[in-house]
Amino acid sequence: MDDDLYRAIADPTRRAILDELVERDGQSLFELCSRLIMKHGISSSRQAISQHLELLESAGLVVARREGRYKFHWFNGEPLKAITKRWPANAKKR
Amino acid sequence: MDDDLYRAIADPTRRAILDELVERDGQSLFELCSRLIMKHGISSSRQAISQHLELLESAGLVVARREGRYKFHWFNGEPLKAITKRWPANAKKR
DNA sequence: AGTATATGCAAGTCGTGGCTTGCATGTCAA
DNA sequence: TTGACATGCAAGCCACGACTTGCATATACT
Repeated sequence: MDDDLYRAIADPTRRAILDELVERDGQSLFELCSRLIMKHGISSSRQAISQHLELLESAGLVVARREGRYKFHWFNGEPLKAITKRWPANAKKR
Repeated sequence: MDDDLYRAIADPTRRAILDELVERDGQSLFELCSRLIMKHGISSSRQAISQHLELLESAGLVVARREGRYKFHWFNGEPLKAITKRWPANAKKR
């Protein structure tokens, strides 16, 4: 079902990518890589980040568009609604 | 950080356990096992479900209490708040 | 054209997660 | 106490996921 969604946010690197995109939307792959190293202490290769982004895209959490030789990425939090819709996040009534 | 939370909901069997507990709170391990098989088509062993429950407990999504030879489990959705608090789930303003 | 830049593709390695198996512990009922 | 029931513990297996490596493609710049 929305298996991709839960898999996508299961990895700490991918969560950091989402954090980065929320803070600064529309980054390219290279931009993301360097910023992840700088601010999040992540030292993965470019290919690793690229693979993470593919997963995030298939989960709908990231929208990407190719422009020239760059590929820019935007955050999309809409799929996250499914989580709180599925389980009540509020405290139970006693 | 709240790494346990994301790992906990990454597995489809654990998500089904949460679904079951939301629908019928306070089940024992055996109760859970049989209902997971019946209604969710899950055919894991008792030990597998038990291990899943341990993970869900450490994530705070399930609260358990031992009574006699039974151990009962309750759902707690409060940790899920961290997800929507971390990333904006609503559509972006354009 | 040629070179540098930005990204994509594919195969291989390695660790971890989910599951099983077997046995141990603990509780109730006769 | 003995046996049945409910759960816990620990080691091992196996597949999948994260990552790397090497090469390919594509776009810009001079």
